Amino acid sequence: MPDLTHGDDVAAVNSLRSAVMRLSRRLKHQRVDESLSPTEMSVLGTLARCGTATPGELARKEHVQPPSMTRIVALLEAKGLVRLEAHPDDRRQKVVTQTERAEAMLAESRKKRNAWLASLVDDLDEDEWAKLREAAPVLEKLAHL
Amino acid sequence: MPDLTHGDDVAAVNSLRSAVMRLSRRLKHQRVDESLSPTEMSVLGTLARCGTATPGELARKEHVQPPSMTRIVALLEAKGLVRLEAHPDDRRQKVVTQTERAEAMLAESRKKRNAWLASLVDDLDEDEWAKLREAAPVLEKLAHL
DNA sequence: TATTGTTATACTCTATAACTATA
DNA sequence: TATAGTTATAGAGTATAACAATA
Repeated sequence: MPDLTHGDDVAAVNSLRSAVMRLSRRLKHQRVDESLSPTEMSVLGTLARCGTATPGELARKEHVQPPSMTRIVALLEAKGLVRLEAHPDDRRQKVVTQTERAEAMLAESRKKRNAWLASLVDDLDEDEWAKLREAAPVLEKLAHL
Repeated sequence: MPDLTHGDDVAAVNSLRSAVMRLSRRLKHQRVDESLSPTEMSVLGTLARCGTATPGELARKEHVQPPSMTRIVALLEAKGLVRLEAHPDDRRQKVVTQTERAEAMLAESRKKRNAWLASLVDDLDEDEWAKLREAAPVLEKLAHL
């Protein structure tokens, strides 16, 4: 366990916070699909990982309030990217599943992301890349802690 | 230079993108000062590092459009956190400087951030922390590339 | 009575377009 | 003519509060 009195840790968190906020703004602009917001994209990613989830679960995972998730899921459904079904055990809940169309779109967007990746690679050396790869899982953990 | 055909790199970028977006939403909520938006906070951080800047420079650094920075700077000025002065050489430009009050506020917020830091430390081991510390400068570089 | 999800509404942040002043 | 900053306006995304249905 790190020593909290170390100024290095505080500096690291400050740097991390600032970088994440600024990077998130850049990512918002560099959308792989112009018609999908970052959170919509993130929800599809979560569904791809978890297979299926209720709106409430998605709201908790994406750290948005339930009404916001209602709207997001409705938009995704209107675009034919998710299906909404009745929950088998609890009639209050619903079950959200991604459609085949969403899978195709995710595959396509993966290709587009490679272009962004390529543009980044020019400015990072192998060592920097390695550090990012190492940290990615930790950031994921942080994000849903 | 990394090999772009490696699926690992693509997976890492996907993971990174998702984590940064979700973490940024968490950070938005975990504001150290309730009256300051993340970008306002970031601008103060930039000013603390750079000492002084024009609105245009700040807009470029924070990746927002000039009108947005106009608004942000005006809000910071209203809160007594920055001063706006005439540019010595060019009467079109202005110079933004942080006030003593901003410095005091940043010092105070650093203390508050330690609380957040402490709550995180419980869930990360030393190895994970080390990875974050290593990656922080790379994320910063990415943010202003 | 507690919980899941929704509707209605308002707020925050940012962008675009058009304008002013200076270079 | 080009540039720095501003004003006015609109849009995206999210939150809170009040509500319906079910547990």
